[in-house]
Amino acid sequence: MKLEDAAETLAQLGNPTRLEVVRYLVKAGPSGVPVGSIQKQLKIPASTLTHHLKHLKGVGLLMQKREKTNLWCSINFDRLHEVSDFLLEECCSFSLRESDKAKTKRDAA
Amino acid sequence: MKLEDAAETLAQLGNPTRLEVVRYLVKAGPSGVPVGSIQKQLKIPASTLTHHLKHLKGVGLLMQKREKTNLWCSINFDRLHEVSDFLLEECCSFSLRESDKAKTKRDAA
DNA sequence: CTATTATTTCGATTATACTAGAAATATCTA
DNA sequence: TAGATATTTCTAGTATAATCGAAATAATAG
Repeated sequence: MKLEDAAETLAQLGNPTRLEVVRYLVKAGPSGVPVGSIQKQLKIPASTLTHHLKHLKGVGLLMQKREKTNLWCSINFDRLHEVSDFLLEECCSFSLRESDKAKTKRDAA
Repeated sequence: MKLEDAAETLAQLGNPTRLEVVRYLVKAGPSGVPVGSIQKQLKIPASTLTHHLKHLKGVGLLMQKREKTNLWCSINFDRLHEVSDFLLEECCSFSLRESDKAKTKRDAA
């Protein structure tokens, strides 16, 4: 992942409203939820929500698929992992999470 | 980590110049580097750099310590992990990275 | 104390983002 | 086709952020 793309993606995740949407979609899982459900659950005005969804889609974090009158939204988990991996790239030799420490210990054994 | 804090931290990481600084500091490791080295290496005007470092420090991603005339900067790796963990929270049951898949396979065996 | 190097503050310019109401459009059902 | 529901576009106000030169300050060495 290129630095510019990572930065752009992180910037989109850096808005509280959008991050709330992302969290909601992550919890919803791969099947996703309709735009209207997000709107009602998180109480975000429709036009504001559309605006944010466009941003998320723009950086590839959001996938959409129409079914009848509803537009179903789901998170692109791979994309989320990519950006997370970018952040931790080259830093794991310096600082390991507990889970990774355990893994390393196992590997060494 | 609270959503607002995560969003604020991600927003700071979402600026290309700052992300470049972060990447540089990650590569530099825990010992860190002086402000001036960052400035020369990444060719960022001093005042611009100071401005960005203030932002990174503000969200706890940057640690600084003075030694003689130099101000040494280093990344707060724990903080970086926290924000990364926030992103992936609750999503690992749906989508696993290859490394985690291998881990799960091992654990099951 | 003076000179030197390192870093920050100030100030001004410029650009971009967030928000949301109202109106428009799209998609389906009866 | 008419009516209902879902979503988007338009528009505009408001706020916040990025950039960097010049001047100011801080820290040290001689």
